Formats: sequence, C-alpha cells, structure tokens
Amino acid sequence: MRYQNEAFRHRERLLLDTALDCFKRDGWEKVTVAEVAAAAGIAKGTVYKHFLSKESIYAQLALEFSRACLRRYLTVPVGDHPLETMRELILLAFNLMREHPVEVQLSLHCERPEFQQRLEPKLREAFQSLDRQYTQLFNDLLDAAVKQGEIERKPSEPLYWGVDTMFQGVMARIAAGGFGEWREPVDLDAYFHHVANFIIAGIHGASPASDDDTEAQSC
Amino acid sequence: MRYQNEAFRHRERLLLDTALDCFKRDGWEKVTVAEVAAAAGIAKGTVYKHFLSKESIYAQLALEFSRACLRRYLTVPVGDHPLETMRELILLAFNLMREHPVEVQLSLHCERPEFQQRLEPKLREAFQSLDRQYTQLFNDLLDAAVKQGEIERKPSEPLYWGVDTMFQGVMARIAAGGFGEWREPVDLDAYFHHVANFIIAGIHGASPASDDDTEAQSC
DNA sequence: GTCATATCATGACCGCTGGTCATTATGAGG
DNA sequence: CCTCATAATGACCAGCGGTCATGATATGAC
Repeated sequence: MRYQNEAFRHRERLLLDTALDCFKRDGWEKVTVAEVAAAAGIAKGTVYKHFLSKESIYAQLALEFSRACLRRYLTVPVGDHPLETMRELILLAFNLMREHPVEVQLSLHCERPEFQQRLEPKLREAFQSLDRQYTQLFNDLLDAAVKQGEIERKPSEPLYWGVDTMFQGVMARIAAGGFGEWREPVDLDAYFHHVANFIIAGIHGASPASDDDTEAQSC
Repeated sequence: MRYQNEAFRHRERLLLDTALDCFKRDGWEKVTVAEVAAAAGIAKGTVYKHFLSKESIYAQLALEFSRACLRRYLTVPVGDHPLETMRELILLAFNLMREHPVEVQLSLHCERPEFQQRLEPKLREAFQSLDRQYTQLFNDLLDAAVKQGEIERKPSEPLYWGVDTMFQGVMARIAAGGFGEWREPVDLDAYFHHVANFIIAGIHGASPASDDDTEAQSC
C-alpha cells in the first residue's frame, strides 16, 4: 500500500514535467494528451487518474510557475528606496517571464474567468489565493514607499490597476513571442527597461488630482 | 452570372454577421462551424467556399472591428492640446472595447504570431497594415504634442511600447470579462479613467534618460 | 421551352481530439 | 500460492474542423 502511493505521486510529478517539456517543444495548444502520456511512458487513460482534464494540467503548471515566481519575489529585500525595489521586482518579473514564455502563455490562458469556472474549485481557489498574495506584495511595497516619502499617500487600488494592466500587457507580448511583426527588431532588454520606467512614472504621476474626476478620498 | 455573384457576396456578409451573433451568444470558442452555418441557413460545406478555415472567420471579424475603430478615431479632431486629445482617444478606445468584448477577444486571439502564420497572407498583410496605421496615428499625436510644447521631444518608440503594452493589458482585462474575481467590484469607468491617467503620466515621465525617472509632475 | 454547360451548394465522410470505462495486470496480506 | 483491492490500460465514444464526390441551379444559345 505504501509503495503504490509513492509510485502514484511520482507519476504525477513525472506527468507534469513531461507535459511541460512537450508544451515547450511543440506548443501547448497542439500537444495532445496521448502524446504527453506516451512521452511519459504511461497510457492515456492513466493521465485521467491524476488530472480531471487536460485543462487541469494547464492550471497546475500555471500555478506552479506563479508560486515559484512569488517565492522568488519574496526573497528580494525591501531597502530604503521601495520604488527602486519595485523597479527591481518588475524587471525580475519580466526576466522570469522571458525565460518561461510557455508558462506565461499558460498563465494567461488560465486566468480567463471562462476557463476558471470550468476548473475544479480547489484549483480556482489556489489562483485566487495567489492573486491576493500578489496584491499584498504590491500594497506593502507601496506603503513602504509612502513611509519613505517617495510618493504621496493615495488610494492604492487605482495604482494597482495600472500596474496590473501593464503586467498583463507584457505577458501578452511575451506570450505572443515578442515583437514578431514589429517595424524593426526590438530588443527585449530595452523594452523591459522602458516599460518599467513607464510603470514607475505612472505610479508617480497618475491620477492624484490632475484635472477633473471624482476620487481622491485618500487617507 | 450576375445574380450568382451578388448572392455569393450577400451570403458572405450574412455568414460574418451570423457568426458574430453566435459568438456573442455562446462564446466564440464553443460555437462550431456547423452551428454558424445552420444559424445562417446554409450548409456547413458552403462555409468553406467563403473562408479557408474557421480561423479565417475569426480574423475577418477582428479586422473589421479594428478598421471600424480606426475609422472612428480618425474622426476625432486634434485640438490645441494633443495630449488631451490622446486621453480622449484612449477613453474612446476603451469604451469601444467595453461595448464589443467579443471582438476584443477575437483581436487578442488573432494577434498572436502563431495564429497569424497559419493565416492566409492576404489577411496577415491586412493586420500589418492596420498596425502601421495605428502607429502612425500615435506618432502624429506625439509630434503634435511636442510642437505644442506639451512634452519634450524624445524617441517615440519606447513610448509606443508603453502605450501598446497598456492597451494590450486593457484588452486582456476586457476579454477576460472585466474584474471577475477581484477583491471588490470594480467600476469600469473608474478603471478606464485611472488607466488613461496612468498612460498619460507614463508618456510625460517615462524614460527620458538612462535611469532617471522622477520628473514630469502634472502641470 | 429546352437542353448543355458551368457554377455552386450539399452533407456524408474523414482523421483526430479529449475523455470514458469494462477489462486486465499488479502489489499486499493471509 | 491464492485472493482481493486497487491501479493501469487502450479500445471505444461523441464531437470537432475540414474535404469532396455528388446533386442542384442559374445561365445562355437555340
């Protein structure tokens, strides 16, 4: 009884790893469950003893990547210049994405509500939990920046919208394979650098009281 | 000969319209070619006299939407405050997206290089042509802003990266169905407003020199 | 009106997919 | 060694996008 359990778990890891390899080699959309199973030396039916569906595999891989990234971010110490730390984190995130385009594609795919509602509740909650942790990370950093006097205190949510949107955009860009049909070749390093600047500028300058509008109930 | 030709073109329009209706009602991923054909009162095989593939239908609908948007943008006059015009355009774009989420989903789907390379060259070129026109629109606006002294002259491409990324992000958000699992309900109007501010702030402040980021407080 | 011809519409058919489940193989316990 | 619970298997299914031989229809000459 013990041995079988061990073997079962081992197979699950093997399947996830194999699936990711296949996705990286041939594109996650094209790879079939049968191919993954064959590559792992396992019958197709067995895959469904471990995962409810192919999409469930997508979700687990996306979750693992997201968790690994978060773990990495949390090791970065917040110095005396939280906004610089934020820039550092942003660039770190972009580089992690660049190194793992397939995982980024999967993440984008799995974030869609339409996808999530098909998903088993357990995994859906895992996604939500991660979202919360990322929001927390951002808010902590923003608070630190306020405390250090780098920015004025203002509602954090609109700023998070901006940053989140920017991240979505970069993910879409990376998932799309960079600047495929762009006018001229684009260096991803330069792109990352400028986008990071754009974000920091947005945080500095966005939406305090510029002109019209009805928010600003800060504090 | 004349009648048949007319009827053929009419069918093509009918098919596109019907397909869009079906996509809006049941989700563009789930709808099958047979369903679209049935809804249009046409046999499945006939669909393939008009379109090389289901993806080709996606592409044509995305193109039509993109063209319609561009046409709309071009009617907005550039006043004495180009950056305000840009904000206006940005908000117009966001509202168009909100009113046409399915078209946004299709656009995102069709922009992916992997998708485009499967596409018939004619349609691919249409996408590239549109891209060029959008870039042009942005550059013209930026030039005008420089001429009016609203911003300093600086390389436009990095700024376009930022704006493009932001748009990708908003499209992803809208395609995802808004803020599905967000902490608390988010008003899209407020979201649009703040994101537009974020973009304008980014344009003002982003990336003038190497790593110097603080600048460009609102006027 | 009628027939020959060119053109188009049709739906049975194909290969392939994700997913199922009755059957078979295998380890654990007496 | 035998029994039994449990896990692995792959033939099988329904449904998909896409094809193509066949049948229907408009056209133009007479």
